[in-house]
Amino acid sequence: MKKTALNDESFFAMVYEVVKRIPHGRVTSYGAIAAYLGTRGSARMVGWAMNASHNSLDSIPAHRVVNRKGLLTGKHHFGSPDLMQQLLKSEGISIIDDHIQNFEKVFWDPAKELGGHDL
DNA sequence: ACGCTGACTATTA
DNA sequence: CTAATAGCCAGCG
Repeated sequence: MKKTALNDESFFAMVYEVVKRIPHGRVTSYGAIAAYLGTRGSARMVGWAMNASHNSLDSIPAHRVVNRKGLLTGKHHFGSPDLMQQLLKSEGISIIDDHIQNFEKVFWDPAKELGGHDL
């Protein structure tokens, strides 16, 4: 029986699936996704997958993925350094000086939210 | 093949 | 809080 929605899909595909499952007005971290995929030490690979997200046919809300400090480290990859902040702001997330306010409130952990859905 | 880089994280001081 | 170090793994010259 299937234990998880995460199976023999490529690492990139799994990251995309998790990112697309991020609720509106929520954010998560690279490490959280990596940990959910079982590659906790490879948080960089999650960021790398995000970098390749433009290659995916689906729209990946990469602006909802930040580092564990709640800092918009990837904002420079959106084409405009302010785009990521504006997108998060539009979802009800307050951002000051590139760092998310109430980060613990808007943080969405896949291992916690999805870790009981089908896992 | 080798070394460097990178949208990261944890540990130690 | 900052700074330094180690681990991680794919892509590029």
